[in-house]
Amino acid sequence: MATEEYHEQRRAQIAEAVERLVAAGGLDGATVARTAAEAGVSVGLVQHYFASKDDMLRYAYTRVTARAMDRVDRRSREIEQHHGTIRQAVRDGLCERLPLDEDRRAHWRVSFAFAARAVDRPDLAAVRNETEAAIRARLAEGIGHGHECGEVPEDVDPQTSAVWLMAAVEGLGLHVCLGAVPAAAALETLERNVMAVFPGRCRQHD
Amino acid sequence: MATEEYHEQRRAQIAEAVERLVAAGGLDGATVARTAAEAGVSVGLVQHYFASKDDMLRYAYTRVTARAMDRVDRRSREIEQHHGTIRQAVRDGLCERLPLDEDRRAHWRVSFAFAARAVDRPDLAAVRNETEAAIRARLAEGIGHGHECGEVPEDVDPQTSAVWLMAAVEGLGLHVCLGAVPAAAALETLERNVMAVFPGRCRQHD
DNA sequence: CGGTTGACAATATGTCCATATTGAAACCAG
DNA sequence: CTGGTTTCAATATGGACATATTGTCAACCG
Repeated sequence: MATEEYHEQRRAQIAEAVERLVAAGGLDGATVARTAAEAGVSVGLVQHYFASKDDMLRYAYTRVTARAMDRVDRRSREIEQHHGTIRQAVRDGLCERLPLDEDRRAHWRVSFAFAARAVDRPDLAAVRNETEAAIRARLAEGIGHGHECGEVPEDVDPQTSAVWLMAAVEGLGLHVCLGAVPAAAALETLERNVMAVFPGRCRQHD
Repeated sequence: MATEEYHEQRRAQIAEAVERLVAAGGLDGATVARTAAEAGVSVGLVQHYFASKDDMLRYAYTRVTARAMDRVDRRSREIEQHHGTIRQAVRDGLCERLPLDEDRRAHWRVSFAFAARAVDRPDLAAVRNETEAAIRARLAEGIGHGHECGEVPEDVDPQTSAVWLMAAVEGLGLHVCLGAVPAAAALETLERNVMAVFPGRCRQHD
């Protein structure tokens, strides 16, 4: 039905306003009234599409996590199409999650603001964990393939390494955003440590 | 002067109340009124000791970071006194920062709640970065010593590794608190990766 | 011993917020 | 044309909050 699509657009419009406000001033900045104003609609319309503020935020968060997944997906597919190594795909996929430019920095801030609240809110944690688990599984899969083609030593456990890499990237992002670590240093650290997991050369490449 | 000491106690009393409230319900849970009630004092008294709510929170945060530093300090000093390896000191020092039991979990939640807000607030970021830099420097120093006594291979850069380890522990803590990674898995991952930095055996031990 | 000052309590003020309510268009069914 | 339903806007309500103001009481001091 076309009306359902229209509704979806409205919700997206509101969710985008939420993202902009969160990027600017954290989750506290996204009040219902301000969101309505930012989206150019009335408070009543927001209420019409979301039963409560929590609903609105949760919906916005699902969009944010979906975008994060898309970013990683697109990047690793690009590498695949250019016949790159798994190491390249992993490195670039993980780099995509670091706040290295203004665009990724904004996305990172939004994503992190939600993550911070998720510590106290199981429903938000569920939204996050689902996507995060998918990305981590993809990563572990990549490392497993690295075993087969010789990029990764056999004693590297895919699961454990995936957990470790995901956690480190998360922490690096925070440190960069807090100004505790320069972006360049974070990038270098990440590359060096991905290299540690993928020291070998793929047998199918020259 | 004894009165200054008295004042310090009052501030500590209030800061402790803030910590309890933040542990229970995030930074939003710590309103001035609730903090006063939790500390068993009046709102007026809180205002008397802190010029603003931000002041109060910043003070509480400095105490939290100081405790984090103390924990690491105490732990590594313990190892030192028992003539343990640097690897043991580093491992235990980093473990201390993971939310593995209720006590550390509470402390981690408080610390993280502040860190999340610090993303938008340079003054809180400064409080955090100072302590964090000190801990990271200590860690890098330990890795450097590992070079000398043979625990750490020469091609491991102390600075880069310290940044990486700190970031990974930060991320692991978040994943554990969100329920994305079981505490046991986080611990195993951490131990395995500390082992990767310190594969060698200290020449001064049997 | 009267007054000044520091340490607090109680209350007042005004802002901001989530949500409920009311109502008005537009659209559709009969 | 009519009555109902969907979709939205405007406003009302009530609570929570940070902070200012005022009041109180004791100690210290000249």
